[in-house]
Amino acid sequence: MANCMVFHTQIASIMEVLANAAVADICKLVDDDYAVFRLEITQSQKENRALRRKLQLLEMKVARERVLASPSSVKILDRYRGLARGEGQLTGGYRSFVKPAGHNTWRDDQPITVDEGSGTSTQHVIVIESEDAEAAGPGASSLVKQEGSEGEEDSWHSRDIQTGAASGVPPVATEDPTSPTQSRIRHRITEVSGMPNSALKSETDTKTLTETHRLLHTGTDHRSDPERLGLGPLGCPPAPGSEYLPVFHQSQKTVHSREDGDALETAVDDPSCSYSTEMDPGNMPLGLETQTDLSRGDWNRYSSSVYSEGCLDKKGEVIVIDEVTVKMEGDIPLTWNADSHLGDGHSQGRDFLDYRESLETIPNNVTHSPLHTLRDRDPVSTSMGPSDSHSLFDQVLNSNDSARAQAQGGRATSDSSKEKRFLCMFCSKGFSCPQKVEIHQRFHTGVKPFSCNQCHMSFAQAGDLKRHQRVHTGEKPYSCPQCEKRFSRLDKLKMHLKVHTGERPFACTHCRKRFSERSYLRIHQQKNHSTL
DNA sequence: CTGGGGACGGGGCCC
DNA sequence: GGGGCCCCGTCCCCA
Repeated sequence: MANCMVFHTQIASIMEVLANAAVADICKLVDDDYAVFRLEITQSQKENRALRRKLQLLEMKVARERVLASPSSVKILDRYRGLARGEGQLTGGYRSFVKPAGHNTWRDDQPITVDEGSGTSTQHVIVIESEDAEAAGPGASSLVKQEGSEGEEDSWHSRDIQTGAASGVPPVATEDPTSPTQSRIRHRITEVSGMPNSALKSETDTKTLTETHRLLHTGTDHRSDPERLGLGPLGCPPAPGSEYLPVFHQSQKTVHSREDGDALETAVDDPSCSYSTEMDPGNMPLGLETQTDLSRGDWNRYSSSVYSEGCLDKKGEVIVIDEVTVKMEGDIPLTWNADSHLGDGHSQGRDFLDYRESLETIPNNVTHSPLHTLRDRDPVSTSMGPSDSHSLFDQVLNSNDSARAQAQGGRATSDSSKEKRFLCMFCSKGFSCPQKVEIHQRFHTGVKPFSCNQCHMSFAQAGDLKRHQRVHTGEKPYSCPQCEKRFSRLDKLKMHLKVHTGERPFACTHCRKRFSERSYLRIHQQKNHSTL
C-alpha cells in the first residue's frame, strides 16, 4: 500500500514536470511565431508604405502634368490662411505651411516645416502646386496633402483632397483670397480628378460639415459631427464660421454619451482629446457672448460654449461622439475664486447672470464645481450633516439662520412645506431650486457679481442692485396718500404709513412700551432692559 | 449736553 | 423680478 502511494506520488511529480515542459515549449513556440508574425507585419507595412509612396508619386506626376497642361484651371487655396495670420484666435488647431524660399514647386518627400500653434514639427507632405499659384502672389497659398502613410499625425488636421470620381462637375475655383469673409466661411478644397483639367471646388460649411459627418464614421476625419451635436441645421450654433479648436483641459472630466444612453465618464488629460466649438461672436446664443480667450484661463465664462468631445481615437475606428456640455467653471470662481470677480464691474455681473441662465437651460449638464459635484450626485445627500462638517463657521451661520427663522415665524414654516431638494453646502439650508442655492451661497462666499457703475457698491442679487440704483437716480415711485412724502421702496412707504395710523405692533414685554418697528423694540430693550 | 425715541434710508436676505 | 421683512446707521426732536 505504501509502495502504491509512493508510486502515485512519483507519477504525479513526473506529470507535473512534463506539463511544465510542455507549457514552456508552447510558450516558446508562441513567442517564436509571434516574432515571425511581427516581422512579417513590419515587412508588409514597409512594402505597403513603399507602394503608397509610389502611388503618390504617380499621382503627383499626373497632377503636375495636368497643371502644366492647363495652368489656369487651378488656384491654390489656403482656407486657413486667415487663421495663420492671426485673424482668428483659434490657431491651435491649424497649421500654417511654410514654404521654403527659393522653391517654385515642392518636391516629393520634401520635408516641410509645419507651424502648428506653438510647436513646430516636420511633416512629410506632398504638395500639388501650379505655376498659377505663384502668379497669384503672396495671397495664394499651398494646397497640401499630408502623407497618410505616416498615419500617426492627428488626422483631423489633415486637409481632405478628394480624388473620387466627380465627372461632370465643371471646374470651379471660387476662393477669393481677398474676401473679407474669408476667415469666417470655410471652404472645402476638392480636387476633382478624372477630368481633363484639375479643378478645385469650394464649398461652404454645409457641405464641409456634412462631409465631416461622413468622415467621422470612417475614421478619416476626427472632427465632431455637428448634427450629432444637435447644434442646428449646420450642426453648430448658427455661426457661419464654426470651427473646432482644441481645448487644453487640464484633467477635465468629460462625459462621452453613447447612443445607448450610457454615459462614460473619463478623465481627459490628453490635451488633444478635447475640442470646443468656435463661436462667431456675433451669432452666439445666450451666454456664449461671455466666451473669452482660453489662453487667459477664463474658464468660467467660457464653459457654456464648450462642447467637449471624447478622446478621439487616432487609429481610425468609428468614433462615437455626442454632445457634451461642460459646465464646471462658472461655479468655481463664483465660490472659490471670488476675488477675481469682485472688482470686475457690473458688466461682468451681467455675464454671470446670462451665463447662469444659459446654463440652466442646458439639459444634462456636467458640472465640475465642488458644489455641483455634490449636488448632482444626490441633492439630498449633499447635506453636510451637522455631525460631520459643521464647523464653528457653520454653527454661527446656522444660528443666525435659525434665529432668523424663529424671528420670522411662519415664513420658515411655510418654507419648509416646499420640497427643498437643494441644500447649501455651507449651512445645509434647503432650497427649492439650484439657482436659489447658488444665490444663497454667495452670502457665504461673499461673491457679489452685481456692481453699481456709479459707486463702489456691489450686490449678490440683481434685484438688490436695481433697488440700490434708485439712490443715484432719486426715483421715488411710492408716495404717501396722507402726506406728500415719497419713497423709493414700497416697504418704506408701508412703514411710513404707520406714522399716520399710529400702529405700534411691537410691545416691550418689560415695560409695555410699544413700537412701530421690531428693531426699535430691540434697541429699546438693549438700552433699557439689557440687565434684566 | 445727553440720552431715548421716532423717522427714514439703505442693504441683507428670503419667499 | 418684485414683495416683504429684518437689521443697521443716521438724523432729528425732545425731555
